[in-house]
Amino acid sequence: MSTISETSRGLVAERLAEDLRDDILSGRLQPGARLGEVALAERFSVSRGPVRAALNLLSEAGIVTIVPNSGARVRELSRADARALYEVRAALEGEAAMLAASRANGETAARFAALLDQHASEVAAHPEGAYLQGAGDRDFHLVIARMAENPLLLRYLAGELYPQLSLLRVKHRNVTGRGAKALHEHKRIAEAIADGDAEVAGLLMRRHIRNSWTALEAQLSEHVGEGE
Amino acid sequence: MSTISETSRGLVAERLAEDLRDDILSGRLQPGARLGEVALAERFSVSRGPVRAALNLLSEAGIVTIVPNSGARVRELSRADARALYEVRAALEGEAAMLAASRANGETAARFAALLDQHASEVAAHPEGAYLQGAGDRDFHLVIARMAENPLLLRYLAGELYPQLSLLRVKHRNVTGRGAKALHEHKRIAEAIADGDAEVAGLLMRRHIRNSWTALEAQLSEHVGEGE
DNA sequence: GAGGATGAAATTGTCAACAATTAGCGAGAC
DNA sequence: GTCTCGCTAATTGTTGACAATTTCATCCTC
Repeated sequence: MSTISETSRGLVAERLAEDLRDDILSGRLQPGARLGEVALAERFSVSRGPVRAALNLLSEAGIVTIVPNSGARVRELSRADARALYEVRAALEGEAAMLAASRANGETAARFAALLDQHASEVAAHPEGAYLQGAGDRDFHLVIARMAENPLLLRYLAGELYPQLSLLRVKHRNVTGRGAKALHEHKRIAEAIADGDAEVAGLLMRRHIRNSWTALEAQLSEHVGEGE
Repeated sequence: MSTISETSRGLVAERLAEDLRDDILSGRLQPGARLGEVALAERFSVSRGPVRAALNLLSEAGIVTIVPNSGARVRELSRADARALYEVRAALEGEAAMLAASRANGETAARFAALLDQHASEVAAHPEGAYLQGAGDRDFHLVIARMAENPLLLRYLAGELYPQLSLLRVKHRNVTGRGAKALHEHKRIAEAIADGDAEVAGLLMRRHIRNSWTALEAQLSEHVGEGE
């Protein structure tokens, strides 16, 4: 059962990290699962050196916790972790929206319109709210993060916060059906960005993230007691 | 010349990272300096394994750049990097100020008053503006970051952004004498936090960081052409 | 029977040697 | 004289073995 990628370019450690990330975010490796170095090493037919490097990479992304002299495990996010995540996300995505607005040009409005039209059809096809967890929502936020033209901001969002959000949804699958509402909020944010209105774009984005957190928190409260 | 710490607790890699961080942030190792693994290994009398781990740690903190198959160097921050840094910092510290305000209690005002009184005397002792680069400014922002009670936010600020800011000041020593003005802004921010006024605290903090960036950018423009 | 101390197995941390890639240098051809 | 090709030296990437720490099970004591 060799799950190793066929791509041979790049460092071995990076391929391992890629494969492990897929396993974790797809739910094959559940939160709390032990990631023994020797087990991973013989599974991928490499030495423990690259395995350690890969685990460090995933630890940076926040989806693996390493405790010294004890080992690595798939990270389990507590509710406090989730709250902290959404607080930081609100700040960073708000900034991204502001920067995107300041960098908007003539084509921005059309590009957002095309993206959101596609998302609208996805929401129509899955009215029960698949939008929020699917590629649609992530796409929208990623486009804005890239528009900000800030490498550090993009790394934090795409490289750390988004993987952790995906990890959250491994446990609590099918986030509540906020699809239609979220899409509406997306449209307003896109308008503000296309208008070059940084102030409003940032405000709406922060509020949008806060709404998303409120919905998630309500859902977390439903199965109370399960996993601190 | 063994610069290794006397503290024997903890992992070897973490001690190395600590010592190297000191060397970098104190200016003993200047930006762009090569960090060869064998050289570091024999300097600290350890193997290359912990050295690699330590370099990865410092790479996470953003003060070392690692290019595969080529090696590690002390990071050189371009002006674009500095801009990105301050944009992210404004967002995160603004959020920290808002959260701190929401967590303020009866003792908050007194604690800030004591802190800022001490800073005022430091500014008076060094009117040319040592405050901004000294422990004073960093203290103020650290206190707020801790008040936010958000581990992720604290890690980003204290663990990554602040070391990079220190690295910026290694090259361009003695940031402009904004000490008095910065102290005044700090007072207003502290007041808003003590009042529990999250909205104003966040606004003032974002503006404060933006002012700090404007001052730094002006100074960077003076010696133009030196170091892209 | 419950709690704590002891010991063995397993796992992580560290080390030194080997393999592969890269960068620099010099020789040769155009 | 300049450009290109190839070689050498140095450095990083990887490997497998050894050392130290932790954890779990077992046994003894109270």
